[in-house]
Amino acid sequence: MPTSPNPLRRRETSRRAILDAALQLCAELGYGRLTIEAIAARAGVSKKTIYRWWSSKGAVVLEAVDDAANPVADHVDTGHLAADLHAQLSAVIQLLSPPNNSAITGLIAEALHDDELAHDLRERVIRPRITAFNERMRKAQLDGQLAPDADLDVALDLFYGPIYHRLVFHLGMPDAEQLHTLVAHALRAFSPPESTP
Amino acid sequence: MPTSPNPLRRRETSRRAILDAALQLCAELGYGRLTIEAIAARAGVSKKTIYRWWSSKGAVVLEAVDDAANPVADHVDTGHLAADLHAQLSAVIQLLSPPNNSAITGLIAEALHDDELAHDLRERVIRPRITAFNERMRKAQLDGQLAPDADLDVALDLFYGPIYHRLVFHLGMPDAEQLHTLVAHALRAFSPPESTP
Amino acid sequence: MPTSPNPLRRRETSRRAILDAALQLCAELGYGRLTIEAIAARAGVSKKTIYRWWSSKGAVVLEAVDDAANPVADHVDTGHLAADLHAQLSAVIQLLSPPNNSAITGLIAEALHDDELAHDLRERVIRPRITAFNERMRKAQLDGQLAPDADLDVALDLFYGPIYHRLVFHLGMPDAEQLHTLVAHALRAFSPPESTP
Amino acid sequence: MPTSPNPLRRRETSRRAILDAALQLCAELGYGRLTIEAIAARAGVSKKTIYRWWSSKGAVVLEAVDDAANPVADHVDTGHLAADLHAQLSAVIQLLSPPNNSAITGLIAEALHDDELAHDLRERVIRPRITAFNERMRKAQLDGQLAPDADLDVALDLFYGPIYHRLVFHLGMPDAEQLHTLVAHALRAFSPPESTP
DNA sequence: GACTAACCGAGACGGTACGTCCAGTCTTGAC
DNA sequence: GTCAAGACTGGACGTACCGTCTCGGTTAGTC
Repeated sequence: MPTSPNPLRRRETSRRAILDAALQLCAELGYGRLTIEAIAARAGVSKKTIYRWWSSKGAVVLEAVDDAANPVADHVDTGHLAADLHAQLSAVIQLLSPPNNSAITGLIAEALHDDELAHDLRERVIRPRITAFNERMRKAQLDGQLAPDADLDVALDLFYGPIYHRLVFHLGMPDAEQLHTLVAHALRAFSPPESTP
Repeated sequence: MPTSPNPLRRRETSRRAILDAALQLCAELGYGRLTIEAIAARAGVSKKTIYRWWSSKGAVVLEAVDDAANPVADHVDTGHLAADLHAQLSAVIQLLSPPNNSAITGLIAEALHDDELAHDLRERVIRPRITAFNERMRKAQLDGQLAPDADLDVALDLFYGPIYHRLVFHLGMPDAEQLHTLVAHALRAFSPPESTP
Repeated sequence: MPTSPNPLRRRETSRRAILDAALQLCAELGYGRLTIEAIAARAGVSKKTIYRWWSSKGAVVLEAVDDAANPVADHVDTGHLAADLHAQLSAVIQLLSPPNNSAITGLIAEALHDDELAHDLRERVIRPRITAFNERMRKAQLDGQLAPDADLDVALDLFYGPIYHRLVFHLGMPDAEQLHTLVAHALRAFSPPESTP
Repeated sequence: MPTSPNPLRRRETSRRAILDAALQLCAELGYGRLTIEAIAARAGVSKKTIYRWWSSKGAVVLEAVDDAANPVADHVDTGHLAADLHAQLSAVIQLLSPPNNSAITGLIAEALHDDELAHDLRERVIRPRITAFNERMRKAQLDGQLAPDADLDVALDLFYGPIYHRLVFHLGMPDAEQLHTLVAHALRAFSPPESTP
């Protein structure tokens, strides 16, 4: 039986050194010029140790990003729907904006040819934001602020899509005002039937 | 002045062989496994000839995609706005869907770390579609089908954004019905103020 | 300190395969057409492994020649000085004659523009022959067969010089009879003052 | 019929520019790093023009050296044999000593694997010196300063050999005193039978 | 408290592709 | 017809990383 590594014996200091090195080097060199060799050298670790625990550069960086990004709790509920969505989207825009976006942008690029990485990236990094978005939208729906039959998957596309559109073509992330406009328009697409008094 | 090679003396047969080889190999191996060496070998050309005229793998593939994709004129005007937009978006979805999407998806991935490539990709491949979209929308605006003050840049984000959102997270391109729904929602965001009699 | 590779971990099988391949290919193609690529391919070794341990093609071939040539112990002492010198010179002529001279001739050619290679070639391949020559000459001097004040460095030039003169201008190595004549003449230059009774 | 270039149409200015560039670059870079490309660029000439008139780098450099070195007439006859030989050998040593020896040393190196170049080098550059040596030696022989049956080919080896021996192993060319010693010893090898009064 | 299996650092190894250099050939247009 | 200019194929260069593979030396958990 091909004995797989025993996580009990894993050395936590090495894990941390590797993840830290990966993020540092990603910031310094950019994701594309980041190499396993360089991570190993910077972390004072042998390449073998990296390959023992991760399957690829993407997996290392994903774990590093996951560790670093997820303490961020960007769920808010002030009662004002547009403002809350604006806050949520701002948090994502933040992740994808300089100066600390090189790791996550690199992951997105790599995910384009790597199904497994795409899945892990979605589930580990993006899922919590989607969940928060869905919860907030569902609540708004119950409150009658949105059409009762609004399809929240379509909503997700309409609210988040513009961010990725802009990311892909280096159009610049929307600033606060542009984001405000975007949210306003997207909300109109899901607004309830004209509320007559 | 950094004397660049003299295009007058360029051999067109080599150019074509290189671009054709690049697209073939991209389809066979995927963009990530495509190499300049392999393109040169397949095209029966020396690597030097590739490096003389293009600065990177991305530049070669971009030109190949440009040559191949742009004869496609997907501008339509049937008079029915939603149907026309549906047609335009379908054409883009087609570009980004299997089985011939590996080249362009690879370019999008590479463009994420490469400003210049992103710019060229946008201008050479995407720009004509944006122009067509803008023209059709402007016409609709003049016809009163859209709000007269609708911001067409925001519209671009809302209509095209969902496609890139789905691309990035491997959520699958929308099928005809989903696309119909998307277009319908996005149009609501820009519909003219309710025309009361 | 420029950390050099750790010789303890060196794989001897690779070393041997490389040196063997180098000599074979040198014989097949000639030194000038010998390439590091071909050595690596023939030896079933990566180019990196060659570059890790040797600085140039010359260094590889030198080590190969050293390994192959130096077990040859061509020191002889039959008591007859001219015969012994003839034997020693014959051995060197052998090294520089077809069909196995391409490696060493190539090294000599390369040494002409490469100080370090010249030094190593002299010390590792030629030095043992010079030492043997000097020992035999010194013994003859003590026996009174040579002038007591003969300068052995000059003797070295006079005995070995002709071989290199002929090598350089492709004049053909001396055959046994020509060598006999050369030795006889050179010995006259160092003969003791005529011993009158 | 493969029309060969017509020498009548040859442009002399190009020939000179090429030969001059070859010598300059050889001095600047060393023979090994000299390339046809660089000669063409420096001479303001197309590579084709070089290949039209010469078969290889060696051929160009040989012609350049021939042009430059042969005006030197180092034939002397003062009546004092040892002094005359010393002068002749000094002239050759000069050719092979820094700072202007890189071209000729390179040719010698290349001649070691190139029969044709070796032949041309010998005939065009070396032959005049050998002829002068032989003439002077023959005159000495007639004068009774040398053994009447001395083999002048052997003499050539003994006088010139040491120079090439030293060249090959970077032992340094002999200085005036060492050369004096060498000539004296070599002459002893050919001295006439003891001249009793 | 000694044993022993796994992890660990170090880094050599076979590969693959990189981007560069130059050889030698070929084509074009000026003279 | 020769020439400068320079694009072309071809092939080796020396480098960079890949992912795999020993090596000894720790270092935990087990007996």
